[in-house]
Amino acid sequence: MELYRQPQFQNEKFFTIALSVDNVIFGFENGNLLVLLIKRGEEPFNNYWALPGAKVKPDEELVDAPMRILKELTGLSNVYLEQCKTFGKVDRHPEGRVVTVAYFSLINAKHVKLTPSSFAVSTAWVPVKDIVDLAFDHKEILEYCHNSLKESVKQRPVGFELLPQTFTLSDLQTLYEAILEVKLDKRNFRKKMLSMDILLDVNQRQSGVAHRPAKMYKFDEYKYEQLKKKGVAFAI
Amino acid sequence: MELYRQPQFQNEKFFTIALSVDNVIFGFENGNLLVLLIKRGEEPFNNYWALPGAKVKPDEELVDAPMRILKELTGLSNVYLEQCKTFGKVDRHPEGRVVTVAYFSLINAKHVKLTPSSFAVSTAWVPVKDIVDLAFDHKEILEYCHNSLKESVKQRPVGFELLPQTFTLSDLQTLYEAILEVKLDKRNFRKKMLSMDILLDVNQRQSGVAHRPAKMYKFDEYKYEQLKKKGVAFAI
DNA sequence: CCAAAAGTGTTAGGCTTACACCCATGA
DNA sequence: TCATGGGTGTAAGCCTAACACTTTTGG
Repeated sequence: MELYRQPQFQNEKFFTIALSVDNVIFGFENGNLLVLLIKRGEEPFNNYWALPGAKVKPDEELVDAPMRILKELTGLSNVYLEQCKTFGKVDRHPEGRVVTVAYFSLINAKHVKLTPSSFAVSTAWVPVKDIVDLAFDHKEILEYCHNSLKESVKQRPVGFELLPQTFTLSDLQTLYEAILEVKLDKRNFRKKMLSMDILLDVNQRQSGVAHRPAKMYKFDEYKYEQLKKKGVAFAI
Repeated sequence: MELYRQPQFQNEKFFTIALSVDNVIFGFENGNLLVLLIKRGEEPFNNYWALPGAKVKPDEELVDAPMRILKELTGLSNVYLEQCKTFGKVDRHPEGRVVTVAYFSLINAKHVKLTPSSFAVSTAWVPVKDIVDLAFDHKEILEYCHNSLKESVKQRPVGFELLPQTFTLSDLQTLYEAILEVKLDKRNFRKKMLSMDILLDVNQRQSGVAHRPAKMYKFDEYKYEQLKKKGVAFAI
């Protein structure tokens, strides 16, 4: 590679690109797929909403950068994180060449305390379907990550990351409907989910609801791993 | 973002990462899925085979970098190119922090002239299944791209990019078997392919074969686009 | 007793899979 | 005439999709 042919040339010519990460942090509440946005307090894009992002430090593992953002904004670590795509248009950032690696995270939004951070003037959970404009090319990044989430959620049991430990089948269906932006048939959805044998009946029921209380389930990680070893796939 | 908070800090601290691309160039010949490798002539990894790669120039569109590699090695432009994943481990490159964006390309290897280039001491088409070791983390990158290709080829009609303009159904089946590393049933494969209505019978037959000559088809791009608009999916 | 959501089965049709023999050609 | 791969149809069963009413609870 050119690197080794012209070592004196390298730093001057090539080491002038900045690398950042943007993290699309998805949540779910009241039937809405949410994304965690920050409000910018400076130019460019002053007062615009944006995805939380950060520069990658020279000695920082790439994957640690989105985790750092997450930790700072929500206090959480150990969450589902997936690399999505790298966006590198020359003019995507008005102040220079900044290539950004987009990640998305899935967290249970309900009990997350948003902490003040160096990233943002303010932060908010916003329904994905209500977002019309964002700073930079962040709308494009969000849409790409949402599509990527749709694929993931159909092929791997990752949707559970957005729900509390225990949940009802209706919760799960509403989640899938919000992510996939389709209506699903209740009976068929339940049949399929239960037939995959990855839900554990925790012998509890909803309380405080003005209707027949639903059974609570949790995702059986262990069972899923066993099935995966046997080559049994998860699919919606 | 921090960028605008501490502008004097930026260049010193963050603009010290190099960005490269590596291009997994797939080809297909004699029933083998091939990848175009270059042989390194310098340390580190002297005499190792590696994926062709290059640094991204400061004013170069990210997607243009793998196209530049392709052009230089094969003379081709306008080929199928897909971004796969970004690899950014701190220690992945022995000479500093180099984050690399992996792409893969699909080309018809048969009639490509490999041209001498600044990238390589020598170049070769190597069957993917025979590759045991590569420079840097290129084996991991190759495997990731191969998996990504498997997904793509099952959901979009991109396999055709690896074949000549016209091909037989057996060519197509052998291609799918090589990529997916499975045996497929001849009758079922043909039924499915023909039923998708994206193959155009070009009214030719093979010649010079010591058996009943096969019909030649070509991929009907226009028909596929029409079907896609109607929401009809391609799937293997 | 009313409102609200939970929970439940069946059927038709489409798709997938498994499977074996004759055909056309060049040598 | 032989070797080689091309080309073809059917049946079983599995999966999907469509569809409506009863149950249980809180208010």
